[in-house]
Amino acid sequence: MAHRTISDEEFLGRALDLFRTYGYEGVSLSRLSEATGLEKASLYYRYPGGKEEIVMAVAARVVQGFEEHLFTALKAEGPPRKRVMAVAEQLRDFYCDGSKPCAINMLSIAGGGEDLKTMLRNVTQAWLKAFTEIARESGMSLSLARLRAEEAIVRIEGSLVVARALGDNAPFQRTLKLLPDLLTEA
Amino acid sequence: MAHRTISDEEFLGRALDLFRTYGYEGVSLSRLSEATGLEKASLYYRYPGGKEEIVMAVAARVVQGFEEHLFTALKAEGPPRKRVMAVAEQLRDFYCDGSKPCAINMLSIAGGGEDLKTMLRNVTQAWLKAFTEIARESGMSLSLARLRAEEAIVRIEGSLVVARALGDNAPFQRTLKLLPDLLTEA
DNA sequence: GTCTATATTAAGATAGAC
DNA sequence: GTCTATCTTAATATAGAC
Repeated sequence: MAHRTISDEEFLGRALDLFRTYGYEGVSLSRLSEATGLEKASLYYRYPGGKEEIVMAVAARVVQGFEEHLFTALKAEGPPRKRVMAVAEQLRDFYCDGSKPCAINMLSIAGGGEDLKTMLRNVTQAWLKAFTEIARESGMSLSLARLRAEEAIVRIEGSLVVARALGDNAPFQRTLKLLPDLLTEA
Repeated sequence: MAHRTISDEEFLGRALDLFRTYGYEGVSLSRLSEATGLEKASLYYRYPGGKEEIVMAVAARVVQGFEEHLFTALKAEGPPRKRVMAVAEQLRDFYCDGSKPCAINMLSIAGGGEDLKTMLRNVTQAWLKAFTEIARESGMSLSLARLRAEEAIVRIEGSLVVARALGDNAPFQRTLKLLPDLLTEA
């Protein structure tokens, strides 16, 4: 086959799709090669550290996605409730209506390295902080806002797990629907 | 090394620990061999179908655990609230206070076979049904009881994911604490 | 910058001794 | 019923042509 190429953006998107679906241990370089059209040697050219370096780049892209989409929507103009509704739409999109697993869940499985765990802990903390801030803006006390932020993330993550186990996205969709009340109504 | 042996009970317990920690793809026969003290050939003697048969036996044990511990506690004597408190203690035990991942989450990752998915869907549905029944006994309407049962499982699963990502079990412990209210207070 | 080809290690799986 | 030894396939990783 002739020279194929693929942008870093596109490459990381497809790699993310693999890692969130199969987990770190479930993704082989052959699988990555097949999904991206690049031979294994080319993967090593782009990422000399191999799978470990690729998964770190994927995690960095996830962090970037949180910043560009979620956190930006949370700090936009307008009333808090509207902003939370916009966030819910971003989440629906990222999780494909509940049919795709959460990268934080799948990449925090044992097997990945220590740096990966640190990135995932940091992005989860940033997510908690962002949800706490919007809840505070809605007039909640700091302690209630923190609890609601945690509850929101817990229910998003949990509903994705339950949806996958049941083969039915309804639990995720119900969770998104109650997100505005959860984060803006005391 | 001389002949070693291990009971099926003990074997499946250690195998469950591996699968819930590393996921189906992350568990190799070498890892199973090391964790159980049986050589690979002995694993094939006990489970001719290899890893796929082992993970099915592990999943069956998980189902059995749900029936023996959770569902039994839910159908015991006494007021519903007390029974839910007993269930919370069983959950605390099974998930080691929030430090061990949920087998349903980890085994429903893509890679396991279709039979495995069916078992996990069935046990999740049975769990939903059991929680719905205790909520109904507490006087809730069927539709509210169903919502609360789903919310309870969603929050258990989600808090385990968040606890793992943060490296802090507090979210799981908070979830257990509110379980009695969630399932028995309209 | 991607490819083909290949080396090396680990995984899944079986044969046969004890 | 468990072991050692071995086979086959797949995984990670590198060398060198283009």
